[in-house]
Amino acid sequence: MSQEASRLFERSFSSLEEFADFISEKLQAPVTIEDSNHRLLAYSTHEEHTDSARVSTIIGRRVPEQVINKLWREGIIPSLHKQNTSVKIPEIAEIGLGSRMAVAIKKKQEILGYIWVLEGERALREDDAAVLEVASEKAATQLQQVQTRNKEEERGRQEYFWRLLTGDVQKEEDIERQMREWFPVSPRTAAVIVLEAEEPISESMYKKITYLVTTSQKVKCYFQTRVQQLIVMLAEPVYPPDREGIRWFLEDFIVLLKERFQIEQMEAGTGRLYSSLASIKNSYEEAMEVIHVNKKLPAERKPFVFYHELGFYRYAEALIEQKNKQNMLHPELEALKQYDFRHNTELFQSLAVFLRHDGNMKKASESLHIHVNTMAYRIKRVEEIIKKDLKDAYEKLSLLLEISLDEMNK
Amino acid sequence: MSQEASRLFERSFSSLEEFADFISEKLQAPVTIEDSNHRLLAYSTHEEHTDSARVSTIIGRRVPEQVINKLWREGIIPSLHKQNTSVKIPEIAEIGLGSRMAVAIKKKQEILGYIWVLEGERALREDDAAVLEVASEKAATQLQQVQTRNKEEERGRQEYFWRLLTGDVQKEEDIERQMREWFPVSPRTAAVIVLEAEEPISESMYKKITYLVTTSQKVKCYFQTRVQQLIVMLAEPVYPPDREGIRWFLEDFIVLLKERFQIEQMEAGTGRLYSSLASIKNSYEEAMEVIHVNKKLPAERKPFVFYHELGFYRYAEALIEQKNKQNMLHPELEALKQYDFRHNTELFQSLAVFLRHDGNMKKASESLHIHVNTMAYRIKRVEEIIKKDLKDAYEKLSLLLEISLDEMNK
DNA sequence: GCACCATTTGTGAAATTTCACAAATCGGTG
DNA sequence: CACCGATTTGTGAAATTTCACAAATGGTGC
Repeated sequence: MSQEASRLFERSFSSLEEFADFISEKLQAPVTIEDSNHRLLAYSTHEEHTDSARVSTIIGRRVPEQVINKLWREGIIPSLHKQNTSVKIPEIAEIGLGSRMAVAIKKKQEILGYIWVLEGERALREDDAAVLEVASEKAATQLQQVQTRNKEEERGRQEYFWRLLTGDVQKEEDIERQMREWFPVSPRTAAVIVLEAEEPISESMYKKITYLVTTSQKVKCYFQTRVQQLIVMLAEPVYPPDREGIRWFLEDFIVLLKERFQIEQMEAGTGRLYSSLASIKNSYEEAMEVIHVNKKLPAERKPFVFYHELGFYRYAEALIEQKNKQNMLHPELEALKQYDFRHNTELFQSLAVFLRHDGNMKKASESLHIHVNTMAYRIKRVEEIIKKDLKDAYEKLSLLLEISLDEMNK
Repeated sequence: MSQEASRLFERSFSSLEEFADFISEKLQAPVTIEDSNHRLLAYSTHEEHTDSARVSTIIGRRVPEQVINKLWREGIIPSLHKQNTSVKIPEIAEIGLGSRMAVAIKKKQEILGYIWVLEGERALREDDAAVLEVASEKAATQLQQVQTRNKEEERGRQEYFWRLLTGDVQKEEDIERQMREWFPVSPRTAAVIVLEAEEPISESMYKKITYLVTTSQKVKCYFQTRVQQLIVMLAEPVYPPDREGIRWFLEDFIVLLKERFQIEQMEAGTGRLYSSLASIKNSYEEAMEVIHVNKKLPAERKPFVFYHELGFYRYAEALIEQKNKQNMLHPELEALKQYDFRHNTELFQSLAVFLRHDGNMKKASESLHIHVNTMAYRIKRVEEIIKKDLKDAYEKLSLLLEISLDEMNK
């Protein structure tokens, strides 16, 4: 049977479309071919019933995000990755997916793409599976050609991206022209997102990340590159088409990295959204700054996503530098620590918590699991020791700043 | 009579003490000779009744501060400066000053010192005044010699002071050795005080300032120098012997400058108190930083005296630099200003006042003379526009910082 | 053990803040 | 001029904070 099937494909196809139509003809069912990131490569035009998942895929030229998510959660994509045979997929009405059969297109275990066959009136049988598997092998050689072409182009894009990131290209119109060559439309607004892993990013990890980025429909990623443990991308928020799009994307992203690939510990930072492409350099530097701040932040504070969220932390670097230059310990705070040490008390921490809770005794005391009056007493004590009025906004600002810098400076 | 008197002094005196004794002998009254800064130069040892002001002057080797103050307020010193004749001074029991006669020692209207004659049992007469005036002329030549010697020494000190200020001398023991040559004791702790006038400091102004510094007994001034519009001094707080001594001194100083010499507009800044003389450079830089900050502070904020009071303003320079480098206007605050502009409202100012009053609605509203609820309404509005939670300590810190920097950056 | 001091906790009244609601005001618009 | 929405002010009850006082706890030195 397999032999019979393999003979079927002993011809050449002028295009992937023709190839899709050919399979469709043989199996009497609609066929869709995707690349490794679930972007549509070709689909059969066989007049046949089609489910809504397939329609959306064709319309959007990519598999809808929630379909991909579902296929992962159901274990379908993992099993396509694991085995070289085709997989039968029962109907999943929830996402408009009719029952179908699928196979991964692989080259030495590397995923190049997928072929999907929708089960129409005719039930797909055991021998249809064999046909599909042979088709997958045939497709591999075809896709590889496409891939090498893409790789060439990708290299050019990456280089250009670095030039943008470093500010080597400045003229807005030059950039616009170049962008039009590669993309149907330029991003309206875009921000640089930087991801930082704990160790240099391997080829396989990079693929996985690319997969997640490409399949996300919260953002559209124009450029993407990596260097050492960094991944840098230029993303336009799509859904919703503002900052939140990026936030949602990153939230998903971190979860999915862990869920699907068991990758934890990845810092992320995003620069501001710019509408001018000449500002990519700024956005990049801002994203890096976010990561820099996050890395210094104490564990209990949840990391920042956006540069504009940094607040005073935007100045952290300059402040810490200045502080170290003067190398002066804050005399009052030092006195407080001294006191704590000698009297076995926790006034410093109490002050810090008090300030972090905006001087709200109740919340501060709750956070430390102590009585409100205890908190009040301690704060009064602190005021005596450091000889400062803790109701004065500037004193509070100065102290909280000092304490926050201290936290970072370790 | 004047001729007769002048013949009296046609001899030479081996020392100022001998000179004082001589006058005392002639007038049958105790005599005290002071330099232009009311430091004791010589006093007669004639056995005679003496008032408490004279006793303290001799014991302290300088006229007590409150005596000087009183003599100024009573118009006695000004009249000594104005006229070349001697002045009769009635008793001022309040400060233990018996009635006396005095004359200024001058050289071309420049004050070199003073001669005081205490009125004992014998009432001082018209012809005694003439004797005193001739004595003053004779003293002038004597004092001038002392002064030129002092000037030599002073030049050496000033040069050394600059070396200390610039950190040119570093070794603590070298400094100690040099200090012992000039002063009976080194300061226990000392701080650099810098004064900055609006225009370069003239010789006469410098003299006046030196006068105030020297006669103040709140601090002991070890070094003093000037350059352009700056006066720099190294002062040890004496009464009280901590920071407050310097604060009191400066408070007095500013008042007296205005009261006695009609000099207004003088910025002052003080570095930290150090016990090591090698840290003078630090203290100097800190003092300059205080002045720098004060100059940028909005008028309604009262200027800082000490470096350690600066709080976050210590970082102002680094912050402003960083801010200008990024040259990014705070997007939320800009949006708020925009809103104000378009709707003819005062939300930005309301926010600023609110933050400066540490989020206290009542005080903030009072300060703006509006109803509390209006304030609350505005703040709610602000929260909507800038999309930030104004109960979050870090948001408040960031905003107040940003606003304060804005104020300074104009 | 006891006295002493700093610290913590408990209690309740007084002061202050917050909040919802309504009425008044104001600027611009059709 | 009436109307609309945004803003301001007024009112009072509910919630929260502050404060004074007292009692309990705990460690230290004699």
